[in-house]
Amino acid sequence: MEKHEKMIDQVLVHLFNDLLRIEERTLQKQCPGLSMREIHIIEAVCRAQEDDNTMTVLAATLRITVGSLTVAISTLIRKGYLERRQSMTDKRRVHVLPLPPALEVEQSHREFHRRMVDAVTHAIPADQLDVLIEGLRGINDYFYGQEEM
Amino acid sequence: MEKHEKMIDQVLVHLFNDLLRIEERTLQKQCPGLSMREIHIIEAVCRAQEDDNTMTVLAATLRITVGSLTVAISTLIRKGYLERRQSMTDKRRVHVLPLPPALEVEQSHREFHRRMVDAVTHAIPADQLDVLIEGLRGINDYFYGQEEM
DNA sequence: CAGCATGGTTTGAACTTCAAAGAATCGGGG
DNA sequence: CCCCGATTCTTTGAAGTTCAAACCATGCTG
Repeated sequence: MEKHEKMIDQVLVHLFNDLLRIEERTLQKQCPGLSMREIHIIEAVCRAQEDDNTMTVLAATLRITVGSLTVAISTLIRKGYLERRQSMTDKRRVHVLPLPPALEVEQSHREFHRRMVDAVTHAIPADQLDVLIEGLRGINDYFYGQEEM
Repeated sequence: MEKHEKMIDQVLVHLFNDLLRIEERTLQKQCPGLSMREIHIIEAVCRAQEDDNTMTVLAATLRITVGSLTVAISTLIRKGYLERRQSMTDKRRVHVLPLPPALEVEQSHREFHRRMVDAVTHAIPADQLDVLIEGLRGINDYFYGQEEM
């Protein structure tokens, strides 16, 4: 690999090895008693559009099976973060809704993302953000092309 | 958030939500019967310097406990990827060494990283790689500053 | 209304991880 | 030299996560 390329690899490896861990540590400091999985479930519930908060849709978003989600949601309800509500129009459907503690967690999560973006925008001049975005999008697009989606 | 900033956040979220999953799918196609955790353990063993391949050092690298690593290494030995060797100078120490199948797995892993870097270098002009690197390094540095390392 | 499809839940097994306890070895002070 | 605390690793039991498969309830269609 060239020098540039080795540098890119190193930075990406660091990011993908460490950033999730740092996110985990940061968020769990503010949300004691919640696993990272649970925080992401709360995030998905809070961000789901009206009527996209059913079990099947949420499970697809989180890329886990509906059965797994049922288990996880049940414990989050027991912990007081979420609630279930049966759909009136189709009684098979279950809508999952956030309670106030879940909204707080989501707020912390948003804050984390904001600081992550700040880190980028402070690292490079504003007029060169486009280059960065193209690079990141290049990674994204390339790997989405890899899998048949 | 500004338009630029929202864009950065979206791309990063996609990356961190999806790239690990794509890596998992890609690698497991070539390494059937290995979990992602196991692939990363094999990676760590292959990349460890002479004398840095002891249980304690490997566990620190992988950020899991030594007990967890013992379990994982035992199954990888049973599957024929690794072997244990007691240190001669200090019989408490155990060195973990890769067998040929492990080296193949590591080769696939390197290949994946090479293609990831290709995706970046093809997405942006060569003379603007520096901007991208600075942006990525900005994220890195910022979050390493967050935790006291 | 019979029967298939759809949306969720329950359950049992496999895996991962950790903390704690246990076993072997090292190394230094008496 | 010997004992004892420190180090290195393994074992074990409990908790958490995930999935597939079986199950239940409801919707829809012929």
